[in-house]
Amino acid sequence: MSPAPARTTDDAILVAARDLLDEGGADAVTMQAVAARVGVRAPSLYKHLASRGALLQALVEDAIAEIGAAIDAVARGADPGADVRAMAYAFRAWARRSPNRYRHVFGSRPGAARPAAGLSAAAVAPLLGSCDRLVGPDRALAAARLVTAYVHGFASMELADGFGLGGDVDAAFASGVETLVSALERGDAVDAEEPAARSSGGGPDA
Amino acid sequence: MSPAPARTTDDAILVAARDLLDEGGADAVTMQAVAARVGVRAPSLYKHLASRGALLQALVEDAIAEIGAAIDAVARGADPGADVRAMAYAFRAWARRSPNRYRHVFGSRPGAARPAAGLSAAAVAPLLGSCDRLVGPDRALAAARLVTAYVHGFASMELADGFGLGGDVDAAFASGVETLVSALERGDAVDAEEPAARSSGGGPDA
DNA sequence: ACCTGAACACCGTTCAAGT
DNA sequence: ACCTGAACACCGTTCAAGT
Repeated sequence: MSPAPARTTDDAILVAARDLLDEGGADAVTMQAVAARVGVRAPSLYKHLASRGALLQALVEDAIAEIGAAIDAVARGADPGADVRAMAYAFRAWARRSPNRYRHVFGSRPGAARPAAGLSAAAVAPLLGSCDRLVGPDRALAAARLVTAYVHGFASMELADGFGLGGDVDAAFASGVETLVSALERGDAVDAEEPAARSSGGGPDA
Repeated sequence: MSPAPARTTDDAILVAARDLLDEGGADAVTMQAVAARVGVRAPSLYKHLASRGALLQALVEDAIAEIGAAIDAVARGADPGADVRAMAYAFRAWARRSPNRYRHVFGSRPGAARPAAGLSAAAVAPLLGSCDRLVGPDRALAAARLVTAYVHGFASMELADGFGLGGDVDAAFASGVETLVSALERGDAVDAEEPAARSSGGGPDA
């Protein structure tokens, strides 16, 4: 009845864009390539989305939700130290499985509107919970940031081929995770309220 | 005498490109923008460089060398723990000072030829030296990777605005650095030769 | 109501022609 | 020997015209 029924859907567009991202990185997600995948011409995409930037942002949010689910899936709730370890491994595994998606999440500049902030807060909630049980509520945030920074830093350098020094990369990751979990289990983290300067021996910008 | 003396130089091109990178990220480093800065038309740039990709790669190498120098400048050689701390702060400070340059270094895909590998090895050499004195030669590489991953991960998340949970970000960084340095000073790192699986409680992909 | 071709302003890159 | 305008194949995006 309607003069021209939709020949594609928002969802098909997102799936096509995600596939292109996985295959060739964000640069490969062109409007023409996406349009070709869903069987349409590039201008038609603008009936479904506002701009290429909005599409790329949607891919960020999609990936963040997926990472959060992957992390959440391995938390058992019994031993918080074991959970932190498992979440660390799950995070790195996701990065290795979807390197271009991973790079796109952490490589995009903060310019755009950021509902991603709320999304990423939800994504790290399980980790925050385990850290709470591990080091107490006062130090939970600092502990979660310590683990998050390490794991993301490791994954990021790994994907950037930044470990040019050779050696067993899997072992290095495991070693780092053990060091962190041990330190947290021992309650060794500096108090979140008074991390101070450690005045002796070369401070922040000395 | 010569029919047409050079109207720009390789160095002026690199400086213009670096300025554009700082101001607007890698996307802003267009051949036309660079050409305009050095007072020339875009096609003329190809007398000085092979492609835009080569220019972007040169910017990566330039930045890596600069990070290495910034790290090297704060190492004193007396107390290795203090040196590791100082280098961590210097690294984060550099990232905050040049966020777009930093993102460009760690965001670029490994595809291109990588003399950057040798360069980055040189850049972390002083950190490796301090770790050697701190935990011994067997564990030095693992320790350096632990510190590098944490510091890069923290800086990266900070620039990506990934710390949406509020709180004192400076304190969180200091807290993490203290935790790591304390763990290394105590010799708490798992042995690099036998980091094993810690079989109990949720291994790598459980 | 959705899709399309044509158009516009940009890209990176090549190349024959200028000096 | 270097620089240039014109050209080519691409971008993202807009819009009047089709159905």
